[in-house]
Order: sequence, then structure tokens, then C-alpha cells
Amino acid sequence: MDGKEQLERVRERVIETIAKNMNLYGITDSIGRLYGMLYFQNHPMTLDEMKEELGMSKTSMSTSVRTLTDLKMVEKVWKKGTRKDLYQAEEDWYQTFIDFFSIKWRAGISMNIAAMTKSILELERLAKSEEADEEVRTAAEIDITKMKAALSYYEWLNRLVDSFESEEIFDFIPKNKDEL
Amino acid sequence: MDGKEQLERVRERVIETIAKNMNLYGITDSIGRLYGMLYFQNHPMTLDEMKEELGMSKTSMSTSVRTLTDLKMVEKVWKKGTRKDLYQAEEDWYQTFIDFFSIKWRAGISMNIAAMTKSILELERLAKSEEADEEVRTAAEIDITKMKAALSYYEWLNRLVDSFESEEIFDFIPKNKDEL
DNA sequence: CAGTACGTTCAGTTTTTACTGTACAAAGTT
DNA sequence: AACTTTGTACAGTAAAAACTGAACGTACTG
Repeated sequence: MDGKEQLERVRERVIETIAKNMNLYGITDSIGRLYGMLYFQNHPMTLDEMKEELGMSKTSMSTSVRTLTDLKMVEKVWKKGTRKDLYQAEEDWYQTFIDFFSIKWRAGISMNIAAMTKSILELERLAKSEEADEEVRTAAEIDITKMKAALSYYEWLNRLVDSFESEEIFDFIPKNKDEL
Repeated sequence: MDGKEQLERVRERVIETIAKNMNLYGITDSIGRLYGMLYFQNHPMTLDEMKEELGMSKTSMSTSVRTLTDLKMVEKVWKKGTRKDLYQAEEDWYQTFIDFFSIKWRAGISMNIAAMTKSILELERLAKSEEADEEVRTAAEIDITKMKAALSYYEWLNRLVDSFESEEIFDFIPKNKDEL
């Protein structure tokens, strides 16, 4: 078998695996394949080259690359003499992991903490209110307990993400198995 | 304002927030709302009760509850004297977090490790082959380096998940802020 | 300053996913 | 054994998401 062809086939398969994996994280196959392709390409690519390589529209390449740069999985690079935008894959997957979950989780965490905090306050007022009848007040108490548990979980998650961003997580789970 | 109604409104809002958050993790709004509802319900529910409460079809309740039990976010409970299946929400969100990512990530990790390992072997054979021309061989070498880096990342992720499942992660990031 | 090259916006289309109602199988009741 | 009750499979429909091509704005080029 031709060596070049074999190399190509291996790449294809690995890219497909990467795409399928990213799919698990809520990224579409196309975008996953784009990332995989950029990962194995050893030079930055233009939108037209991506379009050519994947057989998709330039519009799709534009929006997909936008998604990937938002997730910091791809970055725009500058090169003298060309007017086209050039993009290359972030190669450090530890970094990719950290950025991905920091970006995704932080948004949700703060949203949830805000909602829970506000709701706890409202229910505490209700639980103490003279007007509300007994049944409602005990129900409110129960909900408050649940929301406080949720709040404590979100604070923990926040600290977990902190340890990702500060890379302190690698003190606990070292990158190399034997380290520490 | 009526206390019961106010309680209801607060719950609705929190459930909506929970659903929106789960959405971030690739769970649909409906399923998220179902989980949120079960979380605040203080007793196990039947499919018919869920259907009633959410105004959706029983079929949907059945499949949604299946998704949630697969993720260990909901469990079936047994109660004497009823023929209907009863379900209740897992209330410990730390546990939910651990199960969710263990289940989701493990599958991807082993799939990827297998694919990478196989591909590395194939490319190493190619890189050493006399028949392949220089260009292909150096390209293979580069790909091998990248795949080995990927492999090392997946092994790290595996160890991270280990620390979730063994709950050793809580030694590093304690549940309560002040602990340790 | 006209002309060209480039990336993105937007409206329309295709594909995928979520949801429903009917039909059915399994288990319980009389 | 006939009749209920319950959960789920399946096929069809409705809703959502991905994708495309044409049109546009911006910035570079001669």
C-alpha cells in the first residue's frame, strides 16, 4: 500500500475519533472534525483551505472557527504578506481542557449562585412571615435547605475551576504519572 | 400576595435555572426541568404525576426518566402497594457531578486511548519502513509525537476521573470551604 | 478613487432531534 | 382465563439546529 495514503487513512480515523469525543462535550461533529484537521495540519490554515479540505461552505468554516476560537481551541495567527485570516489549533490539550471547562462552567455557576441566593432570601422572608400558613412555611423551610445545599455545591465547583485555572490541579493530579 | 403562590413562583424560577444549567452539559431543557421538579418534590413520583405536572406526554416522561436514571441523577424506588414505578431525584449534587462525568468521560477516554494506541503503532511501522519516502516518514514522525501527547493527556484525564470516583478529589478541594 | 479580495450576516433549505399518540407486551387483579 | 393497569417501541409529526448561497460591508491594492 502507498505510504502517503496509509498516513492519510490513519489521520482520518484519528480525526473522526477526536470529533466523536468532542461531540460528547456538546460540540458538533463538523466542528470537531475541523479541530482535528487543524490539529494535524502542521501550518495555520485559511478559511478557503478549510473549505477545500472539508468540502463545506465558507460560511460554515467561518462560524465553526468562531466557535472554536471562543473556546480557545483555535487561535488566529498573523503572517506577513497575506490578507487572509490564518488559524491554527491549540495543541496543548491540558490547556484546552482548562479553558473549555472554565469558560463553560463559570457562566453557569455565577448564574446559579445568583438565582439561588435571591430565592433563599425570598423564601426566608416567607418562612418568617406571620401571614403565611404553617404548611407553606415548612415547605419553604425545606426548599431553603435544598437551595443552601445547592449553593454549597456551586461554591465547591467554583473552587474546582479555580484549581484548573491556576493549574494547581496538576499538583494534585500531575501531568506525568510518576511525578511527585 | 398569597404565600403558596409565591413559593410556587420561586420554585419555578429555580427549576428553570437548573434546567438552563443542565442544558450547558448537553441535557435538554425538558429533561432538566423534569430533574428540577423531582428535586423539589419531597416524595417520589410516578410517570403519570410527572406527565400531569409538566403537561407532556407519558412517552416523553418515560424516555426522559430513562436518560436521568442512566446518568444516575434519578433513581427508581420501591413502595409497597403500588404497581406504578416511582422515581426520585438524587439530591447530592457532588455525587451527581461525579457520576455524570465518570459516565460521560470514561467512554470517550477508552475509545480515544484505543484509537491513538493503534494509530501510533501503525505509524511507527510506517516511519521505519524502507519503502516509504522521506517526506511521508517525517510526516508520520510528527503525527506520532502529537498522538503521544494526546495519549498522555487522556491518561491524565483518566486519573482525574479516578480521583472523582474515589472521592479523593475532596481531599484536595474540600466540600466545605474552611475544611483542612 | 475604482476595483478586488475577504469575512460575515441573513434568509432559505436540509437534516437532525424532540415530542406525541397508538399499539403492544408484561404483569397484576378479579 | 378474561380484564386492567402500566411502561415502552415505533412511526409519524413538529420543532430546532446545521448548513448553504447570495448579498453586503470593510479593508486592501493599484
